[in-house]
Amino acid sequence: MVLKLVNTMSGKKEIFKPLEEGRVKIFVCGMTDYDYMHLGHGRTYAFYDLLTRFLKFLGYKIYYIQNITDVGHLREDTGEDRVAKKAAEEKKAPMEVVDFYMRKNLEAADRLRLERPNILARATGHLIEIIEQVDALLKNGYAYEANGSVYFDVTKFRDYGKLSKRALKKLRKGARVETHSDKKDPRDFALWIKAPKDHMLKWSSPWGLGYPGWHIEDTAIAMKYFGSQYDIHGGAIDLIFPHHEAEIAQAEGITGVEPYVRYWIHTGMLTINGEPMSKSRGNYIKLLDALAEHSPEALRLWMASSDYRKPLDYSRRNIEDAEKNVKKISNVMELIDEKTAKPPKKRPSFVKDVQRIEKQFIEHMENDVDTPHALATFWELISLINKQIDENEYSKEDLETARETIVKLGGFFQIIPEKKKEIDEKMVEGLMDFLVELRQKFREEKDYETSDTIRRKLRGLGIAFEDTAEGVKWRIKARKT
RNA sequence: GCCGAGGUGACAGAGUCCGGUAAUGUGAUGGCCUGCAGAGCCAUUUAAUAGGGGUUCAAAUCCCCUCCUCGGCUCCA
Repeated sequence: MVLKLVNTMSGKKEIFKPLEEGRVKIFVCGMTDYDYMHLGHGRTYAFYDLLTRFLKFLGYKIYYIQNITDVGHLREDTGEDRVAKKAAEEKKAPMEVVDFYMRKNLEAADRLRLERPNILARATGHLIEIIEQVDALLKNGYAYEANGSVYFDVTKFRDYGKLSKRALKKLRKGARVETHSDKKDPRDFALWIKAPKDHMLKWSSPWGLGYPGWHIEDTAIAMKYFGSQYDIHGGAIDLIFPHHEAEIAQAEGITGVEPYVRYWIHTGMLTINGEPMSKSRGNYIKLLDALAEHSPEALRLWMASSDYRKPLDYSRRNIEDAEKNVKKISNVMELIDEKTAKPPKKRPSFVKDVQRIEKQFIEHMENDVDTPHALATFWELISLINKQIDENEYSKEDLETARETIVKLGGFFQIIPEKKKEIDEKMVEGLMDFLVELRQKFREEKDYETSDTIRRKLRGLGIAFEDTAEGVKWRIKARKT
């Protein structure tokens, strides 16, 4: 079994082989927790969840890190730190803002059935490592200090642009507002930023009080835990430039080890009804809101239904389709359970077909995580099971294998609905009202045999009827344990 | 302007690298099963490859041109 992945660096499908036999080090750009996680984030993280689950299936031990940006992510329009700005708006301490959104976003991620990374590393917990890296870049001649800030000099790093396939001279200069005019060249990026006087997010450094730039935290965190090289770095396609380009410049500028990352993987963007998602268009969908409306299984199925590198379009109808398909899975699972309880005495007849489908599924997954084709074979499996049961051609062993396979394959996408107790108090009330009504009907018709059977059966279940002057009452008797 | 990804049935979405019968799901129609319903099974969905030109026995696929959409070009997952 060989996994192939499209590496953004080469633009080609490459055979995946980790540095260390049997172990995969993967880093995925995490959230800047100054606002709610949205569906686009969900799409990206759902893909890496799928990838890590599949790598585990292939026998690898996974070392998965995500960073949490809690400082240094600047707004392009004003040059303000996002966290600091939000804190000022909400009249809260910056860390209070980060903690609030971090918890909300973890809740959303958990509900989308995303496995948590091995480490969720906050930038502010790695200031020492960040300062060390900035220092190393200064010593190696890739950076310069200007007025209390430190910038990376992109002209010094020969390979700058190798990931995004961008020749340095073609980069457009100074098109945006330049808030940090200390830069030698507008294309240089900040490693360390001098803090304004009343800024709360600041730390002392060899260059005075300041805070780290956005790109440096990823290399500081990744290299602390992974060393100078690791296997996979993931994120969405919009991070290729400048974020990931900057990371390469920093890491390779510090260690000289190439390549810093062996496989760069990027997921496509999310659109809403064909339009890009943005706050200004008012089509910004929070993940928690989407989860309130759709089941996590349907969202995960919808996300897996198209190629991970292509744009994915949200529309209610697409997710409703997914919802129907999730229902289809639970239907067949119920059918299997029902038939397994009283199986016919037959020899196994379709275990081999199930195994063949599983093999095809895995082959599709190994081909750059081809989820659309993997899903197509998954539906073939569901169809096969239904057909075999329909034709009464199955054994207990067939059903058991079928069930295991559904759970295993569906587990990659997390699309198997949990068998939840859907019975709530309201439903019980409704059922009891209905039974009372039914029993009254039999009594009115003087069919006391049937009405008494109802009462007797319910008493056996621990529910007592009382015929009172005000009508029929029911209550639950003390349970015998 | 520069760099990149795309345009496939009623809808979503594969196939394009490596040319030869256009996956899969939803929807629709008919049938089977059935007291009714649900679930499922079978069949059909007839001219679906943005447009034009070229190469070829053969093009969604390769080449050229045009149109359109989306992303990036120091905010982004």
